[in-house]
Amino acid sequence: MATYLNSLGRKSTRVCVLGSYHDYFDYVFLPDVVIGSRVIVPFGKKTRVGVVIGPGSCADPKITLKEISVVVDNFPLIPQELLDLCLWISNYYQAPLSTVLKVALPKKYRDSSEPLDLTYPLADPRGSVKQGSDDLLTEPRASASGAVSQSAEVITLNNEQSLAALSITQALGHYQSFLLYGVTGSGKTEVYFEAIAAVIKLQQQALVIVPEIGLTPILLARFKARFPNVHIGIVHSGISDKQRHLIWQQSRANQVDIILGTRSAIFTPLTNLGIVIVDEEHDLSLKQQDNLRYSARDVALMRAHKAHIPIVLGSATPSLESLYNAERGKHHILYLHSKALTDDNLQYRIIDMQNHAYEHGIANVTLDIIKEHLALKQQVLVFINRRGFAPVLLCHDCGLIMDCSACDSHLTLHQHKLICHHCGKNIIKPKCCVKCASPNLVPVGIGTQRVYEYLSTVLPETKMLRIDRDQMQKKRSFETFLQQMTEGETELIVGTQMLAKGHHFPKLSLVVILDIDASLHSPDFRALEHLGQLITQVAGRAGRAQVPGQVVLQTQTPKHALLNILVQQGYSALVKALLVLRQEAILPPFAYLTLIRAEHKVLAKPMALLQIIKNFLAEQGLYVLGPAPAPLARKAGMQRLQILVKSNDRNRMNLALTKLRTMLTSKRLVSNIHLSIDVDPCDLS
DNA sequence: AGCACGCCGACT
DNA sequence: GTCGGCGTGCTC
Repeated sequence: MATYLNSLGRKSTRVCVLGSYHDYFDYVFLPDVVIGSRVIVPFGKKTRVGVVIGPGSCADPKITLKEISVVVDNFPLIPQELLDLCLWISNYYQAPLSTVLKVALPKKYRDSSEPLDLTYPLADPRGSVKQGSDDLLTEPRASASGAVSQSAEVITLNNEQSLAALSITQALGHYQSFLLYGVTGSGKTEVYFEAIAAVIKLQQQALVIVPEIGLTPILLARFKARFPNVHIGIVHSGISDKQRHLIWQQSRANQVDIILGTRSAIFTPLTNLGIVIVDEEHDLSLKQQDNLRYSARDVALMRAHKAHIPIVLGSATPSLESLYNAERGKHHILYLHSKALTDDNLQYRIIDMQNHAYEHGIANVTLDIIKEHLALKQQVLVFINRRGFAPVLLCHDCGLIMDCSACDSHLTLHQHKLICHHCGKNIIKPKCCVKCASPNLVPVGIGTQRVYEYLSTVLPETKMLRIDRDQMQKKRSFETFLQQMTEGETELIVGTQMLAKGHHFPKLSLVVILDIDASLHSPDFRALEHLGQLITQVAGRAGRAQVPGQVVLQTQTPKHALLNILVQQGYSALVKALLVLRQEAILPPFAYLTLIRAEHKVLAKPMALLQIIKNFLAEQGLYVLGPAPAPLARKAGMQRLQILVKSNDRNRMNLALTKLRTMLTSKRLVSNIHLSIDVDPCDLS
């Protein structure tokens, strides 16, 4: 943990200035200002909002301290424990504190020109609310303790669920991390409910983190049914800034019992938190990729640790990290087996694409299997992880491939356009080759559009839907589509992984996964883990129909050893095999990684910078690979290089990176080169 | 990130 | 002679 206190120099009030891209600035000491409260400060030629992070001292006599202009709050807007968490994030993920606070605070608080509400309802230490600003409440809320007993839905838990819930509730009041390993349909949510009910009974709050918005409406309905008289706050990217701000205020004032939200909800100011739950803990979307790169799961673990409360990580396909942590006793593992799914009603089939005829990426055998399921009035799901019509447009005569002018990548063919999926650049599909003017342009490879078109022609009677990002932009309602599927109106869906999780389709008996070869042979060491998770998750969708569920995988390498382990012995066996490989290669979870990437128009600049960084880190005893071109070496006109830093000691890595950042700023080495530091990167592309 | 300072090209 | 291009550096 970084400490900003320093005994030398003039006493000051230390302020994190929002939008400054620094940790803090010192201002003239103000005795009574509260840590965690907002202030308005002069900054350059403008004024900014800042958050008081403590008393400090300014050692440099050349700096004249300015005075704080306005003290906005007389209480910690950010509670101390949340501020501590932000400081930890800033230190661990190598990001300026102001960047962390920007993510943690609602937008409204960042702007000094916003009217300031000083009439903020203060929560008393015992957790009840001083009334007087009832307008903050959107819906009436009964006393929480009374509400639990009168839940609308009566659910009987099975043995495993009861035991899991008991273990968790017994841990209330101290830190303990649980890994709830429950296959699809095993009823993880009911276990969460039991634990949350116990927390609410203690007049404490529960924080539930889910990976994506797609899941929230369904989950929210279940939460509302289970806790009808409890105030549930929803936080995700789809809600308005105003609504988000309101929920933040209500949480701060102890008026919310449950927060259900996506990764940024981990920053909700709940001061009487009793439990944290991270659902689908393996999911990649829990790691933010832009701006501040943090893992909501790991931040959640730290939050629970600091708050001395239990945390539950739930998944049907836990990450290797979490399973390894369970193995060495860091997490207490709780298993849930399925009520519905057994080996008898789920069958995998690998289609060898080298020995089968296929059209538009679909083998004739696969098509026959699809027809069988449709004939039984069952539903079918076809996955391809690529939107558009085809990933490549090739000139049959001169061999020219249409490439993006700004990136090292091919343009993806869509209906009438060629689009770069990396920078968004798009052009009208040309009638003939731009080089040799031949009209023989052929699409190579498959995307959702192409598969959808092909299946529409060979199965004209079937009611079909395509679901991918392009399609969702046109008609806004993902839910309408899902409803059509749930009600059995739609018989076949072609889509990307955006529909892989969370949805129950009662009549779904067949899942077809096309084009898994890219993942089977990917250079990214996590590709197989992710493929195993995807296959297992979607297989769970197919195993609940009346007829036996089937999963069809098309591949050019049907003998792939790890694929066969997954298919024959299941996800746990795949994990075991992958862990052996990771240990041999000294990769996570047996080592810690940081990816440092530098971008500039001129290649030599990031190259020189990364070389300096490499030497510096090597002196600190870290192992550094590179500099090497990033997977997409040129993106939007920028040359991208990267180094990969490896260590078996998390602390040593952290200290060296912190030193590195100080060195870079003091020597002003970065200037106009775009540098990003990704601690615990989740994909290396 | 903003926003200013600063040193070289095409204009009234 | 100036207006303005965006490279570089600072904000307590």
